[in-house]
Amino acid sequence: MLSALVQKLDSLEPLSDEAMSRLARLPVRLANFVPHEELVVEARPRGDVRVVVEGVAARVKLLDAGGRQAILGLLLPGDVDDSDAFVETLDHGIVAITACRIAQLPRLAFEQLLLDFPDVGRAFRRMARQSEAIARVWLANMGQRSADRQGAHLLCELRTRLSAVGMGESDGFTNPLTQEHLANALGISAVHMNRVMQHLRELGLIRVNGRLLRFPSARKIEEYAGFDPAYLAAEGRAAAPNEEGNAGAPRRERRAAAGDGHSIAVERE
Amino acid sequence: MLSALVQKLDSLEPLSDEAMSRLARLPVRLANFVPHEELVVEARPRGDVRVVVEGVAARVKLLDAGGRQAILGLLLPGDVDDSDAFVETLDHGIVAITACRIAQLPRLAFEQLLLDFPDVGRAFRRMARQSEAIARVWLANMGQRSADRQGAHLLCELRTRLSAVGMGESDGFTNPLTQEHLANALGISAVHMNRVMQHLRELGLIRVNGRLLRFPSARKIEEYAGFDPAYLAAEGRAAAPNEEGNAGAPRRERRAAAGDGHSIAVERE
DNA sequence: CGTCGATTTGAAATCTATCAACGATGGTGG
DNA sequence: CCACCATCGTTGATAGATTTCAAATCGACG
Repeated sequence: MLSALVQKLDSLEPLSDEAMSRLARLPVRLANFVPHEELVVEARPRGDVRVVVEGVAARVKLLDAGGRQAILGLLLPGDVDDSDAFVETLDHGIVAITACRIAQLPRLAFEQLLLDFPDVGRAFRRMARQSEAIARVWLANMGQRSADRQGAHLLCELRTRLSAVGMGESDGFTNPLTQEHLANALGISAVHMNRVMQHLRELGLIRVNGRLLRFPSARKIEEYAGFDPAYLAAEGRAAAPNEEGNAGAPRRERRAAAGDGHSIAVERE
Repeated sequence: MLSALVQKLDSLEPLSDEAMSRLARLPVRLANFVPHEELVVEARPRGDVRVVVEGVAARVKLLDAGGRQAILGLLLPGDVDDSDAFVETLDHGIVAITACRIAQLPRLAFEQLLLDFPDVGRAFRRMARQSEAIARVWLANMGQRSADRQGAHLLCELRTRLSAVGMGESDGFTNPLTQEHLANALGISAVHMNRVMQHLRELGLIRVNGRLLRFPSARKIEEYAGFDPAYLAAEGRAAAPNEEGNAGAPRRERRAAAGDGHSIAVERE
């Protein structure tokens, strides 16, 4: 039931067997939603904790007038609607993209779990951080890069996150989002999104067959998109304090020419 | 020293007098930074908690090639660099926009404080949420609206946040950001940002005099920008409007237009 | 077969970036 | 006091990216 969540938490912060089994045995209420249906309409100070079990949902914000809604983030299986923290502004909600199955955890049971298992609490905190990190990466990508690269980046993220929850084939995935969804996520028009996809196809970076999307070369499209999966990785300890004896850090770093640009006064005590 | 932080936390979650005095008496190390200087170069898993005491800083992400850097968020007095949560990707750091004074809290003392005063912990959690909410609002604004409205929105946010920490006059504020900073925050070019400002002036929505920026009608520009201050409000408590009555700091503006933002106004504890 | 949603296409209107200047201002050092 | 420099704001011209509108195509499905 919550296996995607358990798997994700465990990858962020290794959990004890007991914690995992307790998590798996939490009493949950299940609910199904159809595409377009709203999971969360408004701030709910003490609502249950909601976990996506199956399907894809999105955080959305209604735009000025008509029906258009900006997509601020994606919720895949195992993702949480931000547990204790959900304080959205009036027009920030969550809607189902595909058909979704949602588990609702009673808040009290959830908080008791956190008290009993500090490692679970840590794992949830890491997950929240990751969600914020994703938001900032979106922010960084949205304004500065060309629409083509933004699109490629979003597809890379989608592939990585989907395959992390077992929804990816070896070299591709079944794309749950329509071009209009993708456009709303990038803040461009659906027509232009279509042209972006065409361009990526022409470049040989993606191949589309119905809903199936394949990356002939993961390396190539990631390079084109400037995609660095680090922000999605479970890097609880990745950036160890200081790599003293850190033999063979598998960190792939590329900030070769960090040097020019703005000169910076260094030296801080 | 930490008065801006204390005031902000208290507005998010009312604190006991004891908690506040304990907070104010935390041992801190102070450090000064000049514009462009990096406050946080890279993730530091166990670094101190850093609080902006004075000045303005920004979360930035270096862009592909040259010196340009996208601004992902602003840190004003009272804001925290999100301490333990800082999991950024390689090129995400914090730099000083204006001259800054930063307080660094020893992590151990900080965590002990959280243990002793659960309400302080709640307040910090609310603050983190607010920071994430701001990031999502930026996300929503960046792609969908026209540059003019984005710009107006950013100015509205700036005014609201600055006046929340006592850095705003009644109908305006001293803008710490250059047009290039604003452009980097919105993801547009500096030249275009300049034209945005001109347009807003022509519309009568803002009036500029050196670094001083005034809103002839707060209502009008907020309507134009689609700005809803709810996401900045201290929504822990029931819509309690901002009580002024700042018995403390009498604020008088000196150095009329001299503000180049590069000199810090010191003293005044 | 007809419908609906999703994708695709074309053309014109807008917006935005880029390049290359110029002007204003304040600070610095002679 | 003045020449000089650096930063910031401003302007014009042009190329490029993106939106909008309108319509055609395609596939799944009752």
